[in-house]
Amino acid sequence: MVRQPTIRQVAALAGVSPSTVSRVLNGTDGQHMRPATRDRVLEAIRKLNYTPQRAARSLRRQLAQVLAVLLPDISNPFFALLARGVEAVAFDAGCSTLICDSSNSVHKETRYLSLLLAERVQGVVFVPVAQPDRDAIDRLAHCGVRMVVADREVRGLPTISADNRTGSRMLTEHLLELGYRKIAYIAGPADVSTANDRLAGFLDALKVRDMTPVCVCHGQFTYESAYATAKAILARGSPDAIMAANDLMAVGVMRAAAELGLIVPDDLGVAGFDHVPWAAFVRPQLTTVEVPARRMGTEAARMLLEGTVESLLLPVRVIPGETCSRRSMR
Amino acid sequence: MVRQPTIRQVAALAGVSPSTVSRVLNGTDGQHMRPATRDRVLEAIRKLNYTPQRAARSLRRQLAQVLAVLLPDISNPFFALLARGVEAVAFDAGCSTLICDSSNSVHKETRYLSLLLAERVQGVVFVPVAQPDRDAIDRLAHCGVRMVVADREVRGLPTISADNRTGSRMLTEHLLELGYRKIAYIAGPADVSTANDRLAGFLDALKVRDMTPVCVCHGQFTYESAYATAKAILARGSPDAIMAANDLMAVGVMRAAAELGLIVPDDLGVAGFDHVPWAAFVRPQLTTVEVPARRMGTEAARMLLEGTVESLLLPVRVIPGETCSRRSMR
DNA sequence: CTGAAAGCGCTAACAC
DNA sequence: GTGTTAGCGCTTTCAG
Repeated sequence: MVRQPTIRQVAALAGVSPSTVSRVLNGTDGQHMRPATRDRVLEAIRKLNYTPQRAARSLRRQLAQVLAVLLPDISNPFFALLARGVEAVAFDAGCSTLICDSSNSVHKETRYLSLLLAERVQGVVFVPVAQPDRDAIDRLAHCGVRMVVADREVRGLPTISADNRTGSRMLTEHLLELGYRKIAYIAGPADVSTANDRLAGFLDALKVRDMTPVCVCHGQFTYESAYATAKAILARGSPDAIMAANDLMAVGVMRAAAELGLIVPDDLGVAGFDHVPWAAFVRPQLTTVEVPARRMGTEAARMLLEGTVESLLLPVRVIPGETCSRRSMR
Repeated sequence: MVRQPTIRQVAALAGVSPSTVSRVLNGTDGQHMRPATRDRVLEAIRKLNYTPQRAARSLRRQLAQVLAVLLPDISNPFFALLARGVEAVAFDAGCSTLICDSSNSVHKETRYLSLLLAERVQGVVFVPVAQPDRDAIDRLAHCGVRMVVADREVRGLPTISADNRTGSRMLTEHLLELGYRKIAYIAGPADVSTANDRLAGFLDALKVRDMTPVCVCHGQFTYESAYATAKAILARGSPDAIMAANDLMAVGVMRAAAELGLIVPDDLGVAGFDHVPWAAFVRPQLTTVEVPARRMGTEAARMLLEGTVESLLLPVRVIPGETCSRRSMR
């Protein structure tokens, strides 16, 4: 591996000391540096095509110019958008972005938490698989590694998430306004706060009107899970609408409905949650709630870099299926 | 930031020298180490909960335990799957994964290439936006940073990609077998090798039978682009099928067809390419070609880690729309 | 305003 | 078999 120029070589070429070069690099000249000196340094940097080696800087500072995003599955478009938000802010701040895909495994997640300590990252945007390993979290915190949980809640950690409860309530009100009365709900896993918040919002809206759900089932956040659950629900009774805990599940519901010969939205209203990009291509068009995935990432990253980590609830909005064509609501 | 234990403290606790600890850590004892010594070291490591600091190791070795994946858009599920493949292999090898999202900007891509040099990464899986900056590439190569291009071709660099040409030919033959004869083709950008290979495969299949395409249009790899192009094609003539350069575009074609009152697959056959996960949810189900995105990532990462980088063409297979329900082909 | 020097934590010759 | 030692390239006191 051919050696790149070092700060000493830049210094030598510019006829200054390494410290001076370092000061130019970091803009840390308390007293103003003589412009001529700075120019000579910049010129030398340019000539040698010099870039400071990150490892040396990290070692010296005991902190890497790195942000990490630890999440259950990067191939989930929702998380990918979030990661993209983190990356954009990190890049602008001169930081690299580590992607840590826990593959929905708490064990792998824990191993990644240790790795992130060894990497001395500036901060971690963390979407846990389930309740994460306390020890690993505590060690990170103890060592001063900043962390913010995104999209779900973890006891004792600042969280940046969408206002799922309000969003779900608004969505339910939307269905009620459209005349749906016998609404079934397919929730996500009971140990994920996001799932519970969405369910709670649904129940909130009904309670205000002294209504009760036709049924509430818990499933996974998957297409298959919702498909099977919807089939079961539709076999047993006849709701006039089914709300699913996310878009993927809603599409599963639509398929179940189609296979049972039900016309959406005439025979059955279907609603999702998330407003994932590909949902725009599903016909009939899904009524859903937009969750600002990317913005979660940018806000989280910004906080980590600024050192102003605190919980934050981002607003969401209901996205009705487009009215000029077939949609999933009447 | 509270200090973590260092290799010296481990050595002190175990009553050995730092080098011995290092040898245990790296498994580099040419002569066998006395088991008792190794055990004392392991015990000390466990007691102190010691993890080697990556920056120090990277500085000393002049090489980070890091793999990078540089791609145009991580929120594109295809690239996300690829990234996931890279991450899985990297993780198993004890490496971290840097995610570099060039956001479809050659400029940002170039900046990332410089950054990766400064990071002294072990290797780069590179999906270029377009023809990438030569200087940046050359500098990386000159410094011995391993690189493999994925999914598209760059002159002079080893590429791991799917056999798009053969896949497209097989897909075309599939349409021909189904009886489609007046096939229009909506290609991707003319400066992307993947797009050209798919177009070439299409033309190959026709040529064998002395057929000519109804029309060939170039568009972007986007839904909107294909939607608009399909509208134009269908307004001008009446192909019995439209092949699109990828699934996203195929869905755009389907929408255009639907809005013109055409029934897929009876009035118009539609075919895509990629077999992206969400395509399974589109109705009628898309006929497409499966491209092994994840495997591209794993193979690329494996090569980079092993130092056996060479071009590789992965096989693909035609995925007919499911036959038991509505599909995009007769 | 700039330079000298120490040291971040780890590894790899080279000793013994 | 294991220890000693000299840095990797950078930042940051402290001098002047």
